[in-house]
Amino acid sequence: MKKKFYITTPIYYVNDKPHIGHAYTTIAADVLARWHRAQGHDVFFLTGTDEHGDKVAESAKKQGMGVEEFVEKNAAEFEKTFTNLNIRFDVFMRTTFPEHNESVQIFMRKLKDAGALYEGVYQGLYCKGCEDFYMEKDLIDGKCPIHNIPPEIVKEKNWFFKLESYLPRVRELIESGEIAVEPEARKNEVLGLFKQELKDFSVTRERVRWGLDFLGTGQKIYVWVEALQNYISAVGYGRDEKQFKKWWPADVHLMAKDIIKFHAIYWPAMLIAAGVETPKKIYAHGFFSLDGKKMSKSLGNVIDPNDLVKKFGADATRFLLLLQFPFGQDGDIKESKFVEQYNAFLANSIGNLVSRVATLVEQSGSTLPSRQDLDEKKILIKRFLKDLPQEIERMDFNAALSTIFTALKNLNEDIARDKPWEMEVGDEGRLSLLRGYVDGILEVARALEPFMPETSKAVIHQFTAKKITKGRPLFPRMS
RNA sequence: CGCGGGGUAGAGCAGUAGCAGCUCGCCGGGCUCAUAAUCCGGAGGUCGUGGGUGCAAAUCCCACCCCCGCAACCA
Repeated sequence: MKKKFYITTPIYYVNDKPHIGHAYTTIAADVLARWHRAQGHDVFFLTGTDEHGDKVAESAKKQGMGVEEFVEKNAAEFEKTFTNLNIRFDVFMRTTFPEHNESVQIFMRKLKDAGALYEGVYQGLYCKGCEDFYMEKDLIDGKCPIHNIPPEIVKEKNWFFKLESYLPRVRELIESGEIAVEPEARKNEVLGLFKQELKDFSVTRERVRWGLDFLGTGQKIYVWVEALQNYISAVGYGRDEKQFKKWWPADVHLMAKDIIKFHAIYWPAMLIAAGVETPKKIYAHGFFSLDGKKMSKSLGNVIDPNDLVKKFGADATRFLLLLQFPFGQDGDIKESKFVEQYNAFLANSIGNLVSRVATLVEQSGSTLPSRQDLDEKKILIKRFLKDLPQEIERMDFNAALSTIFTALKNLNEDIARDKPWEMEVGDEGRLSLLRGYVDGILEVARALEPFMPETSKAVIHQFTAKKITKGRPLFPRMS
């Protein structure tokens, strides 16, 4: 049987437009998904949108739109952005899909029947104007920062999840690595959380309107609790046991570091309570700053990935984002360097190499001997690329890209040493050298597929054609 | 006493004990098949500071300094 690989991104909150951070996580997931497909694995790549909760309802109101209309529009925006980036997801999950609700109801029922839920009273500071609860620390002079009125103490009857009962087991699973939390630093961080206060939390809301019903109680399910369940609802939990059995547990939940607590602690605890297997790996990558500043709407330095695609194309955008710093760490992105890096890596390296080899081949009549006889260069390139699988599997995309570009550099050096242009165009030695270069380029193109699918396809097409011709530059130099 | 990450060439990073490396940029030279691309060579670092252990420390230990996240929108 084929090995299966189930990878997820978080489902993104449709409160706002997609930005470069959403793109980053999703591109990384796509690289892994494409890699596993190329290995012949049966891959399920899930992404989507989280559409419930008061914040969404408020935003809709602010824009004078109905909630349904609003989420429809924003979800479409996310899907379109990912399509523009050439993300090949298998399902774009939306928490407003009826199937999601169906699975969620079954899961919540399971939790309740297992005795993992109990009724309790939530007491909080409630602002009538905002129709929302505040924490003490968020108040200004004891007043709501927006309406400038003191909030009332309001008690709400909620259902709570017995998180504390499941913590020891979750901790065990993380410590033993049965739930791998990566990178290592994140694992330490999560284990550190167990020393702090982790309390039972309420899984329902009485006052929220825009959300999923909690088992016909008139309460709504807390949006996080329900959103996490997209990972199982998308593969048919409670609805399609065959499908569910095939894909679950997830091989990787990929996300940024801000939501690791929900994924590494709350989510496994809920799964354990409901008698469902826990995910195999939780990987949280870092945040980036833009030109040394934190990315934020208030600073107005948020980058729209669609703008990058317009300027550089999908492949180059994917490449440039992953190139910036080692995956998993925090790092800084300087947009001003994008052009320089585009030229250095894409125009000068692979783009130029393709041109020069294509021209040489064209001069020799556009056809080459078949590859059986003479293949040293290909083998050489393979040696340069030998670490690539491990690098991608441990999500060191940065290292993987540098491996690929080292191989390209090597090819350029070979060509300079061989000087094929000094030989007669029909010379057998020349043809055999060119055959080697072409094989090398093809090898690199295949390695590049997860990162730059269009480029990979174009190059393979160009060099496996009957007549190899120069064609247009892959990455025209930019100034 | 908060938690965590980090301080190595102009920039971005690798390097957990054995002559300090990579990529980009910069400078000089070569080449002309190629997108002023490519190839060869070069300059540039007292590895945050001060102590300690070792034959040997960027790497281990101690102290200190500095930067960035951990409040909101938010990957």
